[in-house]
Amino acid sequence: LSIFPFMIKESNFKNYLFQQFELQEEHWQKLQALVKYQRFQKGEFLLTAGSICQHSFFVESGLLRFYSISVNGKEHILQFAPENWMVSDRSSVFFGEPSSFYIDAVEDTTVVMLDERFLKTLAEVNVKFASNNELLLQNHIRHLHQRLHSLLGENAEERYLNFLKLYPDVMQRVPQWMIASYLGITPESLSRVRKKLSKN
Amino acid sequence: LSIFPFMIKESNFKNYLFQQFELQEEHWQKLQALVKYQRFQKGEFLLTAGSICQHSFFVESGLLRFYSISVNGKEHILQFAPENWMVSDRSSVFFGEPSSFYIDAVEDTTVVMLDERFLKTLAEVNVKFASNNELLLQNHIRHLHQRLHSLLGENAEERYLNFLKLYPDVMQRVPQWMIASYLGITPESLSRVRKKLSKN
DNA sequence: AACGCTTATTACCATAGATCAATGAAAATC
DNA sequence: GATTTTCATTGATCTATGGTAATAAGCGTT
Repeated sequence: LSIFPFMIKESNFKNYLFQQFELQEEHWQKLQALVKYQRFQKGEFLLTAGSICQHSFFVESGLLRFYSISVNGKEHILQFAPENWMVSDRSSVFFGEPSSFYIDAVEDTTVVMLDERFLKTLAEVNVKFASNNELLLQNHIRHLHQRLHSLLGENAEERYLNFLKLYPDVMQRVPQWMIASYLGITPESLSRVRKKLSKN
Repeated sequence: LSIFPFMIKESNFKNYLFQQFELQEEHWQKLQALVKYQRFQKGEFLLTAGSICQHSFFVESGLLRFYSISVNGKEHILQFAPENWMVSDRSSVFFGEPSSFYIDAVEDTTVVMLDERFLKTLAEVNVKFASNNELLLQNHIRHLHQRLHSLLGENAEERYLNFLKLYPDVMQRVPQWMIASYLGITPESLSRVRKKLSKN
């Protein structure tokens, strides 16, 4: 047994770095000191509108949601982040501006808190990672484009089917009204969509 | 009169680089050789779905639109690009993947064609520009987030008013059905929204 | 000037999805 | 384990927006 019990468990984050960027064990040793794990209980906020976002969050276990609230008080979920997903208000981090979004925990969640210092060190240590940031941004944009296309061109049923493909297990893990909020419809409508689909 | 008549005109693009990144005249000389201007007639395509996007387009004059076409054949405009805007399918450029979008000229348009080589040189020549790419990406993401929020949380009228703020003069320059396509409604609905607004 | 083509408006009706309300089931809290 | 709260479903309407069609204006082409 290790004398550092917290090191025993292979983290999803470590696997992510090793697989995605062929990070070496020796470099991981260096980085580990900068990696801060944090636990959030269901319902806890990682970011609220008005505050400046300081981190990107890598989800080790659990599930986060990223959403905005419109003038009439309704929530609109822009993104879910289950295990191995990353979420953040990048603009707020990058421009140092107050965010207009919320991030909270849908389940008890453990995240890796990634700050500027960590990212910088990672870029120094690993060549492949230098361009990683751009890759993440590009991916994000692609994803947002798809979502826009979906919202502009598809009806509720089609969007729901898209959702199931993108987040295969989230349906089982969150209340239906959150999915409705993601799809831009009411919970009642989603219930009807599902009923109609179950008949076929 | 200069013996290089094409150099006389101050380009919007040059101004953009000078203002945004404090580019020096000497550096501009180097870069100019890599800057390719191209003219597109109204209706001409700069990008079609299925092809791989090679450039970012900086609009010198004129107006472009960036859109997708859904299965039922309807166009959905994700972005307009009037003078001094940039447009591209970044994902297609970055990942070398076939695009699923179209870009065409709404008016006769002159663009600056920016390819990898240009961007690389620009980054070498100018420190400020090294992080520019990220700035553009971050801005893009912020913009897309706002658009998502708008589509999820606002009705047609509110979205129309947002549009007017974002693109103050585009309303005057494009047929109304394109704006409807941007807003995710039919031209008839937009006509009704405008009628209602004009009463107040 | 005459022709066609695109665009905008308006009226009438259709429909997807919203809203309101009631019910029961499930989950959380005590 | 009883109570309270959250959640999903369903029915009955309501509303915003869509679809169709007719009309007229604008514009480009010859």
